[in-house]
Amino acid sequence: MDAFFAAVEQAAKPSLRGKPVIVGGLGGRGVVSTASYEARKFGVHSALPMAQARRLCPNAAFLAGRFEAYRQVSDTVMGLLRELSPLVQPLSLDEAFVDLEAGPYGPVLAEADHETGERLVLALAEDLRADIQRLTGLTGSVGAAGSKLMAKIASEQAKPDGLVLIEPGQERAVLGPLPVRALPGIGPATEQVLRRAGLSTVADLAEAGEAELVQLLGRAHGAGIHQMSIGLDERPVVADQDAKSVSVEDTYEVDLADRERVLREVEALAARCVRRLRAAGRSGRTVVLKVRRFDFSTLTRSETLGGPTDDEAVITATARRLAEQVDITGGVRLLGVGVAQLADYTQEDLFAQALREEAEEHTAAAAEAAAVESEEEPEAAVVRRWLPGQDVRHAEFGPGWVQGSGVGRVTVRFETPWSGPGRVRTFAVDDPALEPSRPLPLRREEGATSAEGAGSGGDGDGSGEGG
DNA sequence: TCTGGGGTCCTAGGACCC
DNA sequence: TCTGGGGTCCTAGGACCC
Repeated sequence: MDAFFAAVEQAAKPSLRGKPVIVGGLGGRGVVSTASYEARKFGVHSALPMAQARRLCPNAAFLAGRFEAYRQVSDTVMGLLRELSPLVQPLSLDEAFVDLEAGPYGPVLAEADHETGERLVLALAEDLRADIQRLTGLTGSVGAAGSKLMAKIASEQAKPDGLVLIEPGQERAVLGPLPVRALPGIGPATEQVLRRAGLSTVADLAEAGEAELVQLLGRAHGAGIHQMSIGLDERPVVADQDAKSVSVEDTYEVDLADRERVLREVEALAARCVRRLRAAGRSGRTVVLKVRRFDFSTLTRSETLGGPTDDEAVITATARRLAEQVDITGGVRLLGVGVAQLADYTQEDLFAQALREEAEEHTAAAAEAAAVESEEEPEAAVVRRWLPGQDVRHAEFGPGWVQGSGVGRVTVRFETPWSGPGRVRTFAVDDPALEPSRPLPLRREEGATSAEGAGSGGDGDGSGEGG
C-alpha cells in the first residue's frame, strides 16, 4: 500500500485529501511513521524526528496513528490477496508476498507459455489493484517476479500506484545498477562496510564474489547478500507464523531519574506486556528488560524461568528484579519489557491462572468494599487526552475527528469518509457531549463484516489499555 | 526540540555436558 | 598434568525491517 497510514487518514478525513499529512509520535521525542506524498515533497520521510518534520513542513496535518482503522483496511486488502492464493505472507499491515503458484491460477500459469503467463499475471495484478481501490479507496502497488527478492524490488519500482513485472532472466540486469542499499538486509551499517571496501552497486557485490562478502560481513549475511546480488533467491513464501516474542516499550517525554519511578514504570509495562501475551493465548519463558539511557546507550537484561508462564505476578517481579540491577545514573529515556521463548498455554499455566484470577477477584472485591466504606477517595479527575486525528462523536454534531487540543479546549472537524470536507467546532475538553469513538469504515457497504471479524487483531479492541 | 515501537535474525562468549 | 572437541543453552548486543 502506498504511504499507507497517511493514505488511510486522507481517505477517512476528506479535508486532508491532497494535503501534506504526517502520522507519527506527536510528543517531543516522536518520529514520523508515515508521510503522505504531499509531505514527502518537503523532505519528510519515515523515521525522521517529528521536530524536524514540523520545521520542514509546518502546514502539514500532524496526526497520531489510529491502528484499529489501519488494521481494518489491512484485513480487507489481505482478504483480496487470499483470493489469489492461500499462500500469503504478510510482512506488516500494508505489505505481503503472495505465491501465485500455490493458488487457483497456479496450474494455468504452469501450463501457459511465457507470453500467456505474463499476460495473466499482469491481468491478475491490475484486477487486484482495482479491487483494492474499489474496496478501500486507496492505491496499492504490485511487483511481480519469480522470487521474493525480485518481487520486492519490482514493487519498490512500481510505487506509487503502479505495477512492475520483472521477467525471469532479467534479474541481474535490473539489480546490477542499483545501489547496495536497494537489497533488503543492507542497512546503514552494512552500506558503510561495503563502501569502505569500494562496493557501491549490486553489480559490485556480484563481482566481488562470495568469499570477499563473507570476509566483510560474516558467514550468514555475506553468503545471503552474495546470492541476492546475482539474483538468486530461493526463499519460499511462508504463511503467517506465530510471534516469537511480545514486547512493550515507552520513551518518556522527560528522562526518568528516580529509581522508584523507574520500578513503577517497569511494573506498568510488564502488566501491559502480559495483557498482550494473554490476549494472544501464549506464555513465555524469558523475560527481557530494555533500558535506553539519557545518552541513547541501550542495554538489555534477561532472565529465563524454569518454564513458560503468563502469570502477571511472576513476569512483573522478574522485570522488576532485572530493573533493580541496572545503573540509571544520568537518567533513563526509554524502558521496555518483553517476553520471549513463547509457548502456547500449558496445563500449569491454566492452573496458575485460575488460582490467580480467583485471588484477584477477592482482592478486587475487598478493595471495592474498602473504597465504598472510606467515603470516596478524591479520585483525581481523569483528564481525557484528545489526540490529533482521534475519532470522536458529538451528541449533537455527530462523527468527527480531533484536529487539536490545548488550554482546556478541543477542536473537532465534523466529517466522515463519505462526506465532503467538514466544519470545525471547538469545545471544552471535558464537554460531556463529546466522546471518543471507533473508526468508521472507509466505504459504507463494508465494515459490518470487516470491522468485527473474528478478532484477528488480537490486541486491537476490547482488551484496551484501560483508563 | 535529535533519534518510536514492535518485531526478526545473527554472532559471540561462557557454562555445562558427554 | 598448561592445552580436547562438540553440542546446547543462556545472555548480551547489534543490524535490520516496516
